[in-house]
Amino acid sequence: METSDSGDANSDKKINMVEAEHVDVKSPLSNGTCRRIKVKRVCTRIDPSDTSLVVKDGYQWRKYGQKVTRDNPSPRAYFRCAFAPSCPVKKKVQRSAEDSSVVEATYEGEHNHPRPTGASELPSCAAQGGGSVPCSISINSSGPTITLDLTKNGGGVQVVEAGEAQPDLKKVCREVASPEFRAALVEQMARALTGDRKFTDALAAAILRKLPDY
DNA sequence: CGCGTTTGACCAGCGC
DNA sequence: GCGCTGGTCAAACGCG
Repeated sequence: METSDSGDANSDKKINMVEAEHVDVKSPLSNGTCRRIKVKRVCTRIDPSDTSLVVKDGYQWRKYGQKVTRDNPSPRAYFRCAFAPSCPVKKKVQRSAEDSSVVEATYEGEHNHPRPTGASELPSCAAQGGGSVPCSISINSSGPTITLDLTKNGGGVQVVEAGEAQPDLKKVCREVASPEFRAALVEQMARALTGDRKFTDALAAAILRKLPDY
């Protein structure tokens, strides 16, 4: 699904958890029409002492600004894709107000170029190609498809897919889309993943598999 | 010297 | 209309 092509994987920092969320938003154009741009939020757990606000995801980013926002004392960093000057993708990175060890990266738009060479090898559960442990949530608010890749407490994986928006699923969709549910889900996933030895072991194994043989 | 980062200034959108 | 806030620009600065 989308997680593979946008594939923004987190990589070589001290990452314990990755959570992704897709949201399509309408971007008003000058001619009065609305264009859908893809906004994806990725929460990444890093070392609290790491103040760089750099979330490596396989792409090259150029920082063009930093701002302290009202709702969060931590500065928000603004990045543009530096790999392709014409690439419209922007990234905002801000440390979570609740948990300083978590940074939230917000991706706006989609890359119009392939991932830089070697970057696709970066291990991540958000990069489905190399991820043996899916942990991403994809919520397509504009379409019928919901895919939840949830890592359960027991280390197992529960996948719920809705090809069509049936009545019950619509209800579920509304519930899932609610901020309360999302917040609780994020918190639960964070606890489950970071506290799950199997997950960390599997992630480490996946990283090792992806490393070139020297 | 070139490139990337930092940071203050500026601008646009929105609410009152 | 004004003030606040988020987002962007661009000059200054640092590093390799």
